Amino acid sequence: MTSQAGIEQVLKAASMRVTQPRVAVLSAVAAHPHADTETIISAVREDHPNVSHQAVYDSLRLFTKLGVIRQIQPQGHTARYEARVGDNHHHVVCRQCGKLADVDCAVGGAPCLHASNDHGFSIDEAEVIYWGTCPGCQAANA
Amino acid sequence: MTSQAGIEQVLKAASMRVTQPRVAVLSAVAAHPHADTETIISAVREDHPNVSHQAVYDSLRLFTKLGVIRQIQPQGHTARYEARVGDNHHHVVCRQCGKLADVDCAVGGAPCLHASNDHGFSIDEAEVIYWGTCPGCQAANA
DNA sequence: GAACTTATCTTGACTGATTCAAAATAAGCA
DNA sequence: TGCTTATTTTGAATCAGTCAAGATAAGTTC
Repeated sequence: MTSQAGIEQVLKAASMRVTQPRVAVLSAVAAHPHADTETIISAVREDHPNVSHQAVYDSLRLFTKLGVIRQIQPQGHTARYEARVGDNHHHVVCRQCGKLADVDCAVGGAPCLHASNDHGFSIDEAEVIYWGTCPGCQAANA
Repeated sequence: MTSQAGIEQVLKAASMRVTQPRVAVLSAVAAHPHADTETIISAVREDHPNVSHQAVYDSLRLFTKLGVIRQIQPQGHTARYEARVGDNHHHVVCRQCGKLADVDCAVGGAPCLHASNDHGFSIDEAEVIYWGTCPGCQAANA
């Protein structure tokens, strides 16, 4: 759903205007998985140098709300975005360099979705973040 | 491990000085589970009005590093702290009011700890955050 | 295709949590 | 009791992200 046509479709379905900044932002997120906002701004400006950071922030928030992209924000890091959504995957974060990778949970479809004692909360999502060390940093440590 | 004696023990074991701000901070965290930094600063100042916010930040970071307290930082919220550590429990966050509650994962001891494809990462922790609506907000919505 | 309405963007200032740095203080040792 | 230096205080600085007002352009209507 990240082709030009797909983007327009998503936006129009939500009664949102199809604008150059929005198209550029969504393309950038698709092209740079797990990129932070600054990276996305840079990527967008390669093709559209005049797009403001505010437009990027607005677009990212809009797409996140529409469920087209997903925001990830591990402790101590700025927000990252990815266009891979709706497949219940999680992430590993490297404690040393902050590198992020996708992980399909071993347990199956919807792991950990049911808490044993939910204190009356109505739970709609389980977010899992794995912490560890990436191959690069492991090598550097050795 | 949050008694006065316990605190001293922990600090001394780490070759750290036992100071009033540190003791006050750890007590405050124990007394106010899931409190954010500002709440902790206020709590500390009830007994020790002259403690600086910087000392609180430093102490919180130190205790987090020592593993005596745990930092939780859900998306869109400031850091929270709790003194309950080492028992592999998780948290539910209310999307509306940000309220936070403890949750013991249903799956068992170490749920979701083994990723199916870890991309060569060496994983040491799985952090789970449940998102939903708290009883209070559910009532308010109805 | 031109005019119009208003959502969206640009610009620039601002916020608020957290961090940095230098001088003052007080823990714990001798 | 005095000394050394880890901690704390004080006050400024940073940084991601947000707010607000006017300018622009997407999409609709004629």
